[in-house]
Amino acid sequence: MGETTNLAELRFSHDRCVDCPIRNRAVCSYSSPRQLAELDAAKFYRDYEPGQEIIGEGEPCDAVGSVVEGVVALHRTMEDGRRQTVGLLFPSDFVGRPLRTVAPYDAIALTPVRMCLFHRKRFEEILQHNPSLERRLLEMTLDELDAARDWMVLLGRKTAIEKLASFLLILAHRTATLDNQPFDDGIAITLPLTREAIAEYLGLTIETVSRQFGVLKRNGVISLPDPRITVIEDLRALFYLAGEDPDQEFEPRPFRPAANA
Amino acid sequence: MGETTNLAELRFSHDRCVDCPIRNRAVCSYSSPRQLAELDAAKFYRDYEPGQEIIGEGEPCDAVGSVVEGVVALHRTMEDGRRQTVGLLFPSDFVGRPLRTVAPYDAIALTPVRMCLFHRKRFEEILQHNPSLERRLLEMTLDELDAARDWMVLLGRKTAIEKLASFLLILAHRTATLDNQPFDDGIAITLPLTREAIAEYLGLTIETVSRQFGVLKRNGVISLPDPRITVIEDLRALFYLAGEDPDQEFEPRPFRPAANA
DNA sequence: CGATATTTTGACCCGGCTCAACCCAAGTGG
DNA sequence: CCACTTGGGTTGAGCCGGGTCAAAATATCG
Repeated sequence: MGETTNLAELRFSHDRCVDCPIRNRAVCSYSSPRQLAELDAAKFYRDYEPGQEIIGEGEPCDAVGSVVEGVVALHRTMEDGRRQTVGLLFPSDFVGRPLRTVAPYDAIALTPVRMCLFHRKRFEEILQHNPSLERRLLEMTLDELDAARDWMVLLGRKTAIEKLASFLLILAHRTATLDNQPFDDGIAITLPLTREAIAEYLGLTIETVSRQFGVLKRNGVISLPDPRITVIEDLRALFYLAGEDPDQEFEPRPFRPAANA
Repeated sequence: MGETTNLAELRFSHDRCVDCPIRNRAVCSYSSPRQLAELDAAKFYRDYEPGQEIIGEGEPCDAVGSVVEGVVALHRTMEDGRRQTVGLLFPSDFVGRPLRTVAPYDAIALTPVRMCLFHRKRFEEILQHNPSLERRLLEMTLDELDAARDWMVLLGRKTAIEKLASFLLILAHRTATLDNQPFDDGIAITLPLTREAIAEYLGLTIETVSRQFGVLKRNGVISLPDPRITVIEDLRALFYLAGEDPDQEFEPRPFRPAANA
């Protein structure tokens, strides 16, 4: 696990909040320059390697903050070890449970991750006299709630192939908007997750995930130049398989660029 | 559907916010008397019969508010009709999506329901200059998010019997605390849902729900004096079956599955 | 009472899980 | 340079939990 090259690259790539890459999407996006100064003084960065725990389920949660770089998974684990990923967090998403001392789930870095953190108590203090911060946090939490409920439909009602198709669709949409390319055939998704992580997110087993990748590939819906790279060959087919309607505009809630309204 | 007796009983049972039965748990619970007066002036009550739609999925959502009496289900429906209940709301819970014009799911009354409503625009105005209201809404939304994520574990990882046991456990706990009785054997739950509504909540079919009720009954974990009334006979067994931690370890007993063959 | 809705039960089937082997790329050490 | 390990991924055989379809039993209500 001596994978530090990636981390080194992004370490200290910026320092002050005004230069922050997630400045206008994160929880601080409504904050005025003056308010930002307060956050600037209280924040600290921390980097994590893949597999490293950021917050532990059931442990006292003393830090909250935003993902600056990388992908974070939230999971809940049952006593017998069955695990379900209950959230995937990307840059600008908020991690941690303000207004509660114990974390209800754990947060694990899936890729090299940089977090912008606050001590929870300190963050709550700032929250008290920063309506714009609180407003933004409310907005983001409402969006997360919508996303969680969408995911409940997937977990409770969709078949394996529909689950995988829905998942790829979301990642494809995310990749397209981030890279500012059309949401169309040919998108190449670099999966930030192993088959195991995908299975935990979709409520399936690794074997089933792998088999469904096979089905999609065999039908020319995707191609897999590498197990971690998926190319969308037929977006409409993917929509169809996901049980979504390709003709109505697609707004996947999990990764909606949050600063809209 | 002429079930109006119940509604009549609670109609105009109170009028002013200070007399409200959910006064100290709902979104308004942090509001001062002065702030409450503003809410008091803006609110209006509305009653719904079982099966009636309170908010429609995809429709413009022009009202938000709190459940005063009854039980409300939120669902999302797929194009082919598969439906998943994504939330069950009880008195004091908040319904509707502030800060968004279109409802992401629909809300249906399962029992006779009385709502305390606000026009969404008006509510958002009040929210602007009422930090205590916004704070409470944030708190409640965070709690809802935690609950939704818990439910994702149930939907993604639990077996049918675990799902039903978990569900009954939640209702039992709710009933016990509301009636102020010990959370122990003997609790009688009056199910506010049909088998179909339960199935939609648990991500199962009605037949499977019914069969699992049978399994629990046959093993003496519950008794069913009436299909809509469940008496918990063995709470520890229910904990065990739910795959939850009853805090103490439970001795696994031989468990007899459905006695076919 | 009949009539309709809800619940239960039965028989059968299939999608996804389990268990097990195998593949393949990237280390690692001799 | 090759043998060995290790971790992720794929594939196959078989089974079983829960879905489907059908019918009977029971509640609810006019």
